[in-house]
Amino acid sequence: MRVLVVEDDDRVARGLVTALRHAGYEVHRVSTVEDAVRAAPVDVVLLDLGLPDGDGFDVLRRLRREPGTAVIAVTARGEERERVLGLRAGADDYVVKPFGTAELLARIEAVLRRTRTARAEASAPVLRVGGLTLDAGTRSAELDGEPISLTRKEFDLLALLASRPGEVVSRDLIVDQVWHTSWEAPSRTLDTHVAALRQKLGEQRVRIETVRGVGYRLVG
Amino acid sequence: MRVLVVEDDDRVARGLVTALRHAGYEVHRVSTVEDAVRAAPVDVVLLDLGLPDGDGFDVLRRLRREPGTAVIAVTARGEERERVLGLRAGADDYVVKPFGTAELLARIEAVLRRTRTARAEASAPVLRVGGLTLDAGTRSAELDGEPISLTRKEFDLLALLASRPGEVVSRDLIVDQVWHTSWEAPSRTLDTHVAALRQKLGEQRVRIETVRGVGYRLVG
DNA sequence: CCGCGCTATTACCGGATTGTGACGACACAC
DNA sequence: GTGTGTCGTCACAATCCGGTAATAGCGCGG
Repeated sequence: MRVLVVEDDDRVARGLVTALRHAGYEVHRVSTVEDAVRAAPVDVVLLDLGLPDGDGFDVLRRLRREPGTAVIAVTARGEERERVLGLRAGADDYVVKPFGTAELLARIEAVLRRTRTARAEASAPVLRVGGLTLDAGTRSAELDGEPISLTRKEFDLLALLASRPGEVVSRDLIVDQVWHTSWEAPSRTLDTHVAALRQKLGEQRVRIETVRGVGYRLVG
Repeated sequence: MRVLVVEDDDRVARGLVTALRHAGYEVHRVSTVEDAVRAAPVDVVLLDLGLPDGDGFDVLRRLRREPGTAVIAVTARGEERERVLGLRAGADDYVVKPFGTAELLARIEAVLRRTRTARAEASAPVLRVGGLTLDAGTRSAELDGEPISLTRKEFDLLALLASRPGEVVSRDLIVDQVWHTSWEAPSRTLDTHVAALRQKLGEQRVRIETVRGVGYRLVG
C-alpha cells in the first residue's frame, strides 16, 4: 500500500514518513504539488493544503483522475479560509495539525476501507464480451485481436456496459458511474459517446443496443 | 437502511434515488417539507435547503425528534444566506450541489457510522408470475425464458399487476401508480395499454383478466 | 501562447411511444 | 330482448426520446 506525503515542512514530513513506514506503508514524499502529480498513482495522498505553490484545486482534480486514489487533506488549525474549506470538502477526509499518529493511521485505514471497492474495480483484470477485450489495468481494448483506441470516457462507458453483458444499464446509472454526477444534465452527451463507441465497434458481433426510455445494453 | 430524499427538482431527485438505490439503500422521495415530516422515521434524510415551502427550522427540529435520524443538508452553490448557513449548522453534515455520487455516499456512510452501526441489505426486486419474470432493476422481462420487449408504460403497468398476482387492481390505483394522476381522464389510454400487453403476452399461461367495473387482474 | 484531441453542448430530425376519441361489442340487470 | 354502462379496437395526433452533426470549451503537451 503506497502513501504519498505532500508536505513542504521538512521536520513535519520526516516525522510523518517515519511513522507511516513503521506502520508498514510504502511512503514517498514530495514538497510541491508539481511533484505530487508526477508521483501518482498511489493509494493514499496526504496533501498539505498550506503549500506555497499551486492553488490546490488543480492538484486535487488531477489526483482524482486516477480512480482509487484517496486524498486526505492536512490543514493547520485556524487555517479556515474559503479556499481551504472547499479543498477539504473535495478530499476524502481531513486532519488538522497537530495530530497524533494514532489518529492519522486510523483515518488512513478508514479511507482505504471506503475506497477499497473503487480500487478493486480499478485493478479488475480483463473483461470479455464476444470478440471484445477490455483491460482495465492498461485501459486498452481489443476487438477480434485488433487493438482499438478508446478515449477515457469511451473506455469507462464501455467497461461499465461490459461489466453487465446483456443487461440493461439505465441512463441514470451510467451517468452516475461514468460522469460521477447524480443526475443527467439536459444534453446529448451520453448519446454522443455511445455513437462514437458504435462507430469504433463497427459491424461486429458486439454492439450497443438502446432500450428506449431506460438505457443501453451491450450484447455479443 | 432507509434514506429519505427531500428535493423538489424532479431531475435531481431521480438521479439521487437511482444512485442511492444502486448503493443498496431503501429510498423514499418527497417534494415538500410537509411530506418529509410525514415520511419519518428514516435513518438518513437528504434535505434540500432550497425548497420553496417551509422555513426549514421547523423541519429540522421535527426530524430531530426521532432519535437516530441523521440529516444531511443539500445546498446549491452560492446559496449562502444566513438562513441556509444556520440550517446547515443544524444538520449532521452537508453537501453542495453539484456533488458527485462517491462524495455523497461517503458522507452518508460517515454519518451513519456516527449515529449507528447497523446496516441493512438490499433485496433484488424480481417478480415472477407463471412463466413471466420481471426484473425491476434492468426493467427487462422474460416470458418462458424468452425475453420480451416492453415499453416503459407497459412495464410499469405489468409490474404493478405482477406485484399482486391473482389480486384485482382497481383502475383508479393503476392510474395513480402508473400515470401518477389521481383520476382517470375520460379516454381509453389504460385499455389501449392493456391490449398491447395482452398482445405481447400472447396465449400463454399468464394473462390479464378484466374485472368489469373494478379493474384488472394478472393470473398465471 | 498555440494547437490538438477529447469532451460537452446545442439544434434539429425522425421514429417510437403514448394519449385521444369515435365506434362497436359485450356484460349485466331488468 | 332491451337498456345502460363499461370495455376493446382502431386510426390518428401529440409528445417524448434518442441519433446525428456542427460547434464550443477544456485540458494537456509542446
